[in-house]
Amino acid sequence: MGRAPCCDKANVKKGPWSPEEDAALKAYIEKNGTGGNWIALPQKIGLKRCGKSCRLRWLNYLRPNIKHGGFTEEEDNIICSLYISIGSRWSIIAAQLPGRTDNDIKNYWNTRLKKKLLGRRKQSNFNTKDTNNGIEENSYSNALSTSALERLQLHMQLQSLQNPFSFYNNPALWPKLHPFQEKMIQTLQSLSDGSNPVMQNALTFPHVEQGQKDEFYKRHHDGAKIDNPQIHLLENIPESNNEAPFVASGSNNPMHSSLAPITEAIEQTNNVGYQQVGSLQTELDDILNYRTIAYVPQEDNQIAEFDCFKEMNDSKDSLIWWSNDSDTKSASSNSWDSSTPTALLTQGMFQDYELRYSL
DNA sequence: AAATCAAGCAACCGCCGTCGC
DNA sequence: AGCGACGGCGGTTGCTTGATT
Repeated sequence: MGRAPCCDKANVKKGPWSPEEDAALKAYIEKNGTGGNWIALPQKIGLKRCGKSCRLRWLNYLRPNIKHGGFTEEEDNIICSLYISIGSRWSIIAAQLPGRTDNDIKNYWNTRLKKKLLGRRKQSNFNTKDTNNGIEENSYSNALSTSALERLQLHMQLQSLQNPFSFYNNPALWPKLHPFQEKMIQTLQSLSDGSNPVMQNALTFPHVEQGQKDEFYKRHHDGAKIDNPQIHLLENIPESNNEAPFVASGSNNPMHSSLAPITEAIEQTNNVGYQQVGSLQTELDDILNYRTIAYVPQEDNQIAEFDCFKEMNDSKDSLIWWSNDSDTKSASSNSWDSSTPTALLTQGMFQDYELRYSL
């Protein structure tokens, strides 16, 4: 049983608004206000538009002090940071950026920022094989939509920014780590007894329905439930602080990018909030400036470093985060690459993400 | 010059929460 | 408490425009 439509669709105009319609709507609202009833508004004005459409037009384009385009670097940082913290809660993000609308920010994120953050990759190289361990992953790749993999990549990357090991609760799936990294992770695991808010944060999936979350934790944590502290984290940001509410934790140490969030987690388990977001801010600054360093396992088990984003400015788009496949043939494509991370493509992982994304 | 492709963006759709009756 | 109306929101669609072949 569906609900009644908000208006008579047959007698409602759709599509772009004409200047006359804009003028009529604007004039009426400026003179009379919305009257608290958007559904009745178009009738009063004499517009053949759905009330929701009027509301959207007013909120996104006609109301005063709306800004379009020309996002500043500071706005980029805020959007990215908040996206990592709370996900696609565009209205909340928009509330932090005066003059910006949720729709504008959403479009900006989807068309530009996301690519800036994660890089643009080829689309065609979808059915790659795992060249490291010989496991063929085609079946899994085929079973997933490109969109789902993009979201998977994005979420994994963002999760890794927030806490580099947050999305793999099974260390056996991880790529070989630098001994120091392994030691740090062991230390953190020992702290992860459910009382540590940082570790809770690391295991949080902000977009998942509670039922899915429960299922996930049932499988991985013996049913232990964890609230979503990321919301609390955001709430800890004082309203008066209109400047970036972050504490920078910059470092010239090449280990910084992958380990700073971990070390900070250890140091600041009793002070979650700014500092953790601050490390994110530093990561974002690096990424937005194409400086992020990452570590990948090599065949000789030595640690190699590469500059994830160094070629983005060349519009070569040859970013390769986690795949050893340096297929430069496709470097000029503007599409997202759906090739899968070597060490991460396991059935278990996709099962986990299937829970989250209704693949 | 025409066709094709990709990016950007405005607008729509449908779900969900809230509120009033 | 139940129901319907409405507003708000996020995801998605489809049109427009510019770039590339």
